[in-house]
Amino acid sequence: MNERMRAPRPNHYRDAWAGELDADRAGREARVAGWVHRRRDHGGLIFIDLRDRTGVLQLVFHPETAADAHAEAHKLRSEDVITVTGEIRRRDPENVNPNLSTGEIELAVAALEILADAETPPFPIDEDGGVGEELRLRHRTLDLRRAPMQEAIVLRHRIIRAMRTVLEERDFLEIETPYLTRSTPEGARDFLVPARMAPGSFYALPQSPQLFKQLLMIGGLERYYQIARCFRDEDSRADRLPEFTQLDIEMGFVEEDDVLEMMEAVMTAVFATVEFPVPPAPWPRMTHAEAMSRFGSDRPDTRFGLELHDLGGPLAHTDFKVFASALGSGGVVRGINAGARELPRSELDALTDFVKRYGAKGLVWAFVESADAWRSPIAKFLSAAEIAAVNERLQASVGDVLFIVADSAEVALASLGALRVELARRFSLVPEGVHDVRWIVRFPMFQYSPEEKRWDAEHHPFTAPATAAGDPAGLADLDDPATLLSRSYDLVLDGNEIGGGSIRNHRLDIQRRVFELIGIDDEEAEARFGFLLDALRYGAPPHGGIAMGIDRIVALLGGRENIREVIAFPKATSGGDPLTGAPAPVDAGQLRELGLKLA
RNA sequence: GGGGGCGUAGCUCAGUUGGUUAGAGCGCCGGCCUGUCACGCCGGAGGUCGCGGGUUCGAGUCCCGUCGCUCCCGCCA
Repeated sequence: MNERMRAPRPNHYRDAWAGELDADRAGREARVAGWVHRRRDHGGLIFIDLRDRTGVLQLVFHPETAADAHAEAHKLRSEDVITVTGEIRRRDPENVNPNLSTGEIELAVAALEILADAETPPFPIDEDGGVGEELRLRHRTLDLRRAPMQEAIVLRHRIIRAMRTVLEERDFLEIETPYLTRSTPEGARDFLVPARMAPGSFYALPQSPQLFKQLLMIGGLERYYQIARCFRDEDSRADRLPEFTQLDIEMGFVEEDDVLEMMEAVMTAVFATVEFPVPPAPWPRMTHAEAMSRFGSDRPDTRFGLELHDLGGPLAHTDFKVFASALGSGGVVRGINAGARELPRSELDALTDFVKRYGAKGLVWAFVESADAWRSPIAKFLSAAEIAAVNERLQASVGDVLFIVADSAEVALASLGALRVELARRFSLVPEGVHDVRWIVRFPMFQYSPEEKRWDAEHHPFTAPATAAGDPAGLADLDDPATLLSRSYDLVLDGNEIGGGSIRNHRLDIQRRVFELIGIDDEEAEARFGFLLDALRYGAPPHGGIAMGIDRIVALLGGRENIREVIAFPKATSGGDPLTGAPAPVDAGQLRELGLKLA
C-alpha cells in the first residue's frame, strides 16, 4: 500500500506495522495496533482485518484457545481502535489471500485491548471512491484513513523529500520568509490581515515569496529554497486553490541555463522516485511564440498532433465575409485538421458551443470530399482554389474533418488551442503511458492594456527583459516595449504548467524603467518596493529562480483529477473549508480590537 | 461576475406522461453460522425527496427564487 518502511520501534501499543509483517515472522509473537477495517464474525471463528498506515493484516479469534479475547471480539465494529498480541501463523495454502500483501499469514490473537469505540462511519473506509466530496471533506479524518488518500499523502511526502535531497546535494539553504507581509504584486487579489497595532492598516499574506527570495540573493545567501505556502484570493479550479504550496527557489550568479539545469536535476529525481516515465533531461525548450502559434497555448500538450495552421495566406483574397472581415481588422483565420472521423451534427454543435466559451463567435467545420471540395456550411462561399489551398495548408485528405476559427489572434488561438485538447480527450488521442516535459521560454515581457492605456507585466515586473532576438535587454532596448520578450521560463508536463520563473532585474536602472513602462512612477515604486530598490543599490548579483507547483505535480504524478486529492486539508472550490467551517464570522469584540466594524 | 452539471434512506443511486403507502444495492440493528477475506443465510429499522414559494384536485417530478457542492469562462500562473 505504501512505501516500504522500517519496523517501528517497539512501544506500548505495537512492535510491528500490520502491513509489514510477513512469513519470516511466522511462529513468533507480535503486537500490532490499528483500526478495525472489516469484521467477519462466523459465530465461532471471528476474522478481523486490522488496518494501520502500512496496510491490512488478518486477525483470527479462536473461541477455544483465547476465550476472553474471542468474547470481546464480538463487540468489534468498523473503525474501533484496538491493539492485539498473538502469534504470527503461516496460513494453510488454501487459505492464502493473494490480494493482500500479508495474505500468507495471519495473527492468532491471544489478547485484545479495545482502545476506542467508533460510531458507524458516515461512509465506507474500506472502499475506494464513490463518495461525495463535501462529505469527505467534512469528515476528513475518516477520509484520510482511506487507501487512496494515504497513498496520495505518502506520494506527496516522497516527492518533497526527493526535491530536498537534490537541493541539499547542490548546497541550497532552506530559509523561511514571512507570512505576514506586504502585498507583492503578482497580479492576484491579496488576502489581507488587519493589524491590531495599526488600525486601518493590513498585512497581506504572500502570493509568493518573490521579493524576499530576491532579497536573500542580494543578501548573499546565493542559493535558497523553501516549501512555501502561497495565498491568492481568486476563484478556485480543479488545479487552483486560494492557498497552495510551491517549491520556491532562487539562485545568485546564474543565467537561464543554470536554473533550468538545476530544475531538470530536481525533477528528474522526482520522476525517478515515483517511477513516472518521462524522456531524459535536458528537456526541449520551445519559445512562447512557437507554442502559441502551433498549439494555441502557453502550456502545449505536444503528445498528439492537431496543430494550428495559419490560413491567412490561402484565404487572403476571399470574398467570404466572415473570413475577410476578420483578416481585414487585424485578426486571423486559423484551422486544425482533426483527421478522418465522422462527427454527427449534434457533436459539431457541441464543439461550436465549446469554442464559444473562449470568446469565439463560431466554429467552421468542413469534411474534405476531394482535393478542392468540402461538405461544409461555408463551402458555397469559397472558391475551389481557396478550398484546395486550405486543404493543402492543413495537409488534408479525403474524409478529414477540419475546424476553422476566424477572430482576433488572441481568441482564435485560445479557442483552437482548447479545441484540440478537447478533441484529444473525446477521441483518446493521447497515447497511453507517454509523457512529455518541456520548457516554454521567452514569454512576452509586456502586454498592452487598451483599457488602462499602458503596458502590463506579463509575468511580474521583476522579470528581466530580453530583446526580440532573445538576448538580455539593455536599457536602450526598453524604448520599444512591444517587441520585448522576457527572460522567463515555464515547465510544462503533459499540457499542464507545473512551474515557472525567470532571471530577475539586478540592475536598478532597468528595474526602474520597467516600473515606469507599466505605469508605476518613482514615487509609487518607492512607496511599494522601496525596500527592493534600496537593496538593488548596494550590489545585487545577477540572480534568478523558479517556483514549482507542488500540489499540481503530486496530482499529475499520482493520477488525480484535482489538487484537493493530494492536500490533507484542502479548501472546497467555494474557498470554504467544510471541516472547520471557515471562513466564519467573528464576534464584535474581536472586530473592535482591530478597529473594524461590519460593513 | 457569467455558463453547465448535481442535490431522493447513513452511503451510492433508480424513480416513467404530474397520480395509491417513494424503491434498489451497500451499510446499520437483531438472530444463526468454526476458514472467511466484498463471508453467507434469515428478519428488521431507517425518508424535511437541499431549503422557500408558486401552479394543480394532486408535485420527488412542472415554474420561480435561494443555498450547497462541482466543472468551465472571466479572474488567477
